[in-house]
Amino acid sequence: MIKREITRVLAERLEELNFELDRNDIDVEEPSNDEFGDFASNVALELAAETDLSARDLASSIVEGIERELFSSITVAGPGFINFHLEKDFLTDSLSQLLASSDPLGGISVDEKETIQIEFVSSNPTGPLTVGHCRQAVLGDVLASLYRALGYEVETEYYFNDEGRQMNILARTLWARYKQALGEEVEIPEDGYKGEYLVDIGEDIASEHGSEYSRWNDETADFFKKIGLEEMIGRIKEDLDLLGVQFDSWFRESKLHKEGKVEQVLSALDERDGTYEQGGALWLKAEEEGAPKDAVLVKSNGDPTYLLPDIAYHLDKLDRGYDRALVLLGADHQRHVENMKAALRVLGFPRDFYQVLINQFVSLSNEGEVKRMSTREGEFVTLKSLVEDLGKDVVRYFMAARKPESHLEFDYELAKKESMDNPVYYLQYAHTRIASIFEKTEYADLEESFPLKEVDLSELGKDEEIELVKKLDKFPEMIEIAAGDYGSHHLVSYGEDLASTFHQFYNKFKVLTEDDDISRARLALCRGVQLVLKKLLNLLGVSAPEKM
RNA sequence: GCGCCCGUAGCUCAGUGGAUGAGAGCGACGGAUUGCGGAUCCGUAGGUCGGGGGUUCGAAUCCUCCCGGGCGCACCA
Repeated sequence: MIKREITRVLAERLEELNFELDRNDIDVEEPSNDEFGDFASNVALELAAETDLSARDLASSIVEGIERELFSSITVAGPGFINFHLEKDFLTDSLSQLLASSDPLGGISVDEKETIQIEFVSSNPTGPLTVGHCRQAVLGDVLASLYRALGYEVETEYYFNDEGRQMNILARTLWARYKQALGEEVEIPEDGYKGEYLVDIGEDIASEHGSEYSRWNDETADFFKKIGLEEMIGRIKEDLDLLGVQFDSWFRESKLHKEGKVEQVLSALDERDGTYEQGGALWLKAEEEGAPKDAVLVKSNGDPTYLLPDIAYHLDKLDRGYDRALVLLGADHQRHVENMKAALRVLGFPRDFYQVLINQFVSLSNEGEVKRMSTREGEFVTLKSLVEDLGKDVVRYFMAARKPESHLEFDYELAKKESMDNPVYYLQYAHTRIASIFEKTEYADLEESFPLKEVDLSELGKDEEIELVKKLDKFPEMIEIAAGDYGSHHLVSYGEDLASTFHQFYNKFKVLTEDDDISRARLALCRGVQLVLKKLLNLLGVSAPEKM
């Protein structure tokens, strides 16, 4: 990472001048205008106020003491910017390192091996996953890959409620479908799940068990609850599988009750004076801890609300020893998050343990029409139909492409196009083109006689070539940024940018030329692009095809 | 009414806690191929960065007010 190296050089020089500052405070940027060098820094402008010098004079004195061997020139410009023009070798060295290690991440990793648990989707098993869950599934899955790539110990988990009111409603609804399958005129319960998805399960039960469960009693309820749960969870897993998302762990809420975790949390909150009783209900003093209002933990009928077991769940996460618990939630859970934070503060959780990534909703646009979704009313576009229609690669790419806090408008028409209009193929095509070149060169032979990692890269010097080298060098930094702000969209932006630069290069220059030295240098460059593109697509969970 | 998020080109969106011409893709218009895959490339048109104020040497970016949109403000999850 060249930027890191320049920052280091600058930091050393500033130390010589007796400035005290953190290396992270030193800002090294790539100027938008390349007249201003390959990299530039504004430190002099920032530090001038601490000195008697003008920013320009300070910049000059900083520049004077910097060793020149890496740079073709260092200049002071404008109000006091320091512009670095790099020796070409400095740039191509980063490519050499990439080829030598075959590691696009340049060996970056976290200092301490931190364990992070990522909980996402966690939709209750009362209906099929929809496009909204789809966004979260992709986001969570990409983040997990990202953190693994950075050396974290990562565990992904899906949390679901396997008993309680919703399960009862599911059982009642399923029973109604079963009765309908037996030819009886039965209405779906008022608050039941009206979608069609329970119909065939009801039919299956009817054909297997006949009229065995024609009466609603405890035994029937248990049976339909159990089978409904199994069926729905099974389908959810199948759907996620279609998307290429697998969870390390599935966590049932009932486990918390069985193990007394809920009780434990309740008494812990109580001990710390975090609760009170009012109107027959038990309240959390959330307002004292920064939430807008207090929240109910146990309803006056004795049932816990959603909040209480979730607190218990996070106590369980803490007990399991994770350093960090990241939870992905939809925008409608904002209030819940405030209550959770308040509760965990009462319980004295480590400050940064509970981390939440709120993602905004997805709307599906098709010829200008925007659809809303409701599981309860049975109106939705399912994850399954989306993936079956468009394929895993396209769906994942589109879902990962926007920053989580922005609404995602899923352009169905564009996603459907299997042509150059679709940005997924743009990236994949770049990868394919490179694969195709290597096929042509009978690469195996060439690699044997002239290992690419030993190729003389001084032949690289065209603007497009240098541009590519710089972009490859930037990959690890981009990954750190993406992990740092939980944003899969950085991968997409970077990928499109890299692919674009590659296509320009490819269009303008031939890789395989009469001149063997040039050919080898360009092949080495292509290998670098290939490594990075493959890694990138891999992190996104999108395939990197050799042929399309 | 209060809180969170969003508002950048006709459309969909990038722009890593400031600085040195405001970007990409799609759409529109016009071009490029007897040579490594044209699923590509090049060019043109298109923007008061929602609006006003403020901080600063400098603001799409920070502060504030206003406007518009999404979500939330349950003894639902």
